Amino acid sequence: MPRKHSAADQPLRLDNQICFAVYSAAHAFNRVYKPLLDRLGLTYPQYLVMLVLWERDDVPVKDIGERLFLDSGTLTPLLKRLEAAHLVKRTRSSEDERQVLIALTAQGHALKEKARAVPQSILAASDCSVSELVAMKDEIVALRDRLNAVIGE
Amino acid sequence: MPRKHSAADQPLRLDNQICFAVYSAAHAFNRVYKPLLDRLGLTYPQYLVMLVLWERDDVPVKDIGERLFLDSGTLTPLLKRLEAAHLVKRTRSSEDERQVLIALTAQGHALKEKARAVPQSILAASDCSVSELVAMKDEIVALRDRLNAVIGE
DNA sequence: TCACATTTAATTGTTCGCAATTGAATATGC
DNA sequence: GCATATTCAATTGCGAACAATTAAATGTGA
Repeated sequence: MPRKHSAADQPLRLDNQICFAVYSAAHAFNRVYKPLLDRLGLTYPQYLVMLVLWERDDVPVKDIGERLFLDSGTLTPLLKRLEAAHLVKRTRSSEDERQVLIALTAQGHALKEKARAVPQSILAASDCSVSELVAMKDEIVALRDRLNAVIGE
Repeated sequence: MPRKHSAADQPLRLDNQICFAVYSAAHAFNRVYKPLLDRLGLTYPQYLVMLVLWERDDVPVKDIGERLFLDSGTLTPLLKRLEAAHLVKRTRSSEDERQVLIALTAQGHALKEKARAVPQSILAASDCSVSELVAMKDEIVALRDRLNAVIGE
């Protein structure tokens, strides 16, 4: 009996890889964000760091890393660039000298207002309802968390 | 009347960003793939290139780029590393001297057999049924394609 | 107290990812 | 045929991303 082609039949085909779907979607997001973030003078990872800090600043590098799943090898130079752009200040904690606390400058706080235009542009570009996007986001986050759970083992 | 918090209420919250869900899921995949691909001597982007070539080789760099949404600035050095690893051969086309054709070596072809173990490990790590993953993949690809459509405008 | 482990950032080296430019080959219009 | 435009890969420069190591500060146990 002839069988239809399915993902399970051809596990090495590029178009059957969910990882590639995610990988290429991440790049697509990056390209959509680029012109929007250029106006703010931010790269996409820098924007993520700013999102974290706009929720709460004066936090150690480690906290930002846990939130974004990034380590100091990525964050240290990135934060130095944000400091060079006068958006954050890096100060070593007096309670625990190992920690470097990241605080927003006035400019860093102010940039939040300019950033408010970004999410609506992305929503428009995704050409999708908010509820659909929320549902997808929740599914993807659940998958990510299952993958991250495996890594710790 | 008090309202519930929703994504629409707080468009700049990190946890409301679908882009971050995708971005962090891509990194999670990368980390799960790492130990599997180390055994093949490949990085994740190199693995994607090999997936393309295992479907059809002797193709110009441009074709690989269109398939993976990558440009020559990324692919040229990556392909040189694959060549240094004796997995591909790079030869300038005789019909069109501008093109560089990428062909698999015997080793490159042979590696496909070792790679067959990879997808099943990923499936296990994702802790999810094939049909669920296929449905998610299709949704993410559709979103990616809508985003990519906006970029061309 | 003192040796030892742990925590935290920073550093180094390798690999992506992309914008911008270059240079060669090919296609097009007149 | 010839000037011009387009295509394609390569290059350069910058910003991530991460593994591995280093160094300093802190915590822990004998």
